[in-house]
Amino acid sequence: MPATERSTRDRLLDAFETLLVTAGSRAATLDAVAAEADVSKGGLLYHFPSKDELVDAMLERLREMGAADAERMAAAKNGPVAYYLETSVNNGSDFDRALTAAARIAQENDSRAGAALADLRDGWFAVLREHLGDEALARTIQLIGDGLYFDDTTGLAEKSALKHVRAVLKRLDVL
Amino acid sequence: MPATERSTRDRLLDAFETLLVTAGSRAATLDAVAAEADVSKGGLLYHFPSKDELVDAMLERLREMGAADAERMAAAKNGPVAYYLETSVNNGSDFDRALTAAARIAQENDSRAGAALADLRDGWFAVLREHLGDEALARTIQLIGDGLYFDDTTGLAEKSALKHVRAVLKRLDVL
DNA sequence: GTCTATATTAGGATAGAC
DNA sequence: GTCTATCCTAATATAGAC
Repeated sequence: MPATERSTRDRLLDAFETLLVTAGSRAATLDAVAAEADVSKGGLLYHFPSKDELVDAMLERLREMGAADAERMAAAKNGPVAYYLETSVNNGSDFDRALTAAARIAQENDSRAGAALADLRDGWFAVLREHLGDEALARTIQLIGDGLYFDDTTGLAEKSALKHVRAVLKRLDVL
Repeated sequence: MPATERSTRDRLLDAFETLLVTAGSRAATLDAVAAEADVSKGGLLYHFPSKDELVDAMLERLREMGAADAERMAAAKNGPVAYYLETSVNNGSDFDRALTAAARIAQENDSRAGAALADLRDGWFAVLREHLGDEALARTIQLIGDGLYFDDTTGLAEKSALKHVRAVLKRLDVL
């Protein structure tokens, strides 16, 4: 059978995330989301009766992607640390977009988004700590990942950042 | 003479920052800022004829504080690295608040805020690099600071994070 | 399931009194 | 320099046709 087309529902969630990431929460209005997804506002509100339910659905999708990511990280060929750092710099994946979108919502003091992010981070930390057997190192690497991620999503990213991090982690015999 | 009272203008900027930090940019409306500062909306608009000018003034104040901070960092008793890490975790200072407020604005894709943040970071990096004489290490430490900062401002902060970072940096003979 | 039309409230900004 | 009253547009949401 042919590749399944992205459903209207998914396109709406994609559009919401895209707007949150590229223009921030003030710009992610229902009008803008509908326009971005090429759907009428009424169409949007059929799938998500309120903006709150749009957020809920987005976070639900993020949690699913997050669980899959933690598994890939634990099983990564070059090890969890390399995987974690590589995926901390934005690579344009759906997961990245969903994650950044959730962070935007979390900064509006939304407890649902905050909880989703905290759970994701707990999952990554568990893998890092298990692999490294060293809490201080695991936390420090997680902070470096957070820094890479923050810089990316705030337009402050340095091209050479990942290279420099790798060099330092080699000195610590981690990579 | 008696301690100078905070001017209405400054109280309005304080209120704007507070709302941005605690509730996000969607909540930082002119109405809310005026109420937080206990001033009427008309009063606010006398000092800042538009929201754009409110942002400009906030960034201007941030830049002044930032220049002073870089000087303190360069001259810090325990060295720039310790100073930088300590001030990367939120300590409730006016400077912290202004910085986080600017980051909120930057995420709405505002180039002025982005430029202000980038300039601040360049200043810190220059001090770190000069002190350490090692670009990779300086970048890595800056990323750790960004991670500490991001976690703080997203409600993800771990109490023990700074302690763990110090332990790892000792292994690298930095602290 | 998707659309148009419309109601309702919130946000940004102006005018003018004090 | 600060206030109240008001205007205009944008944002969320509802109703009902197709």
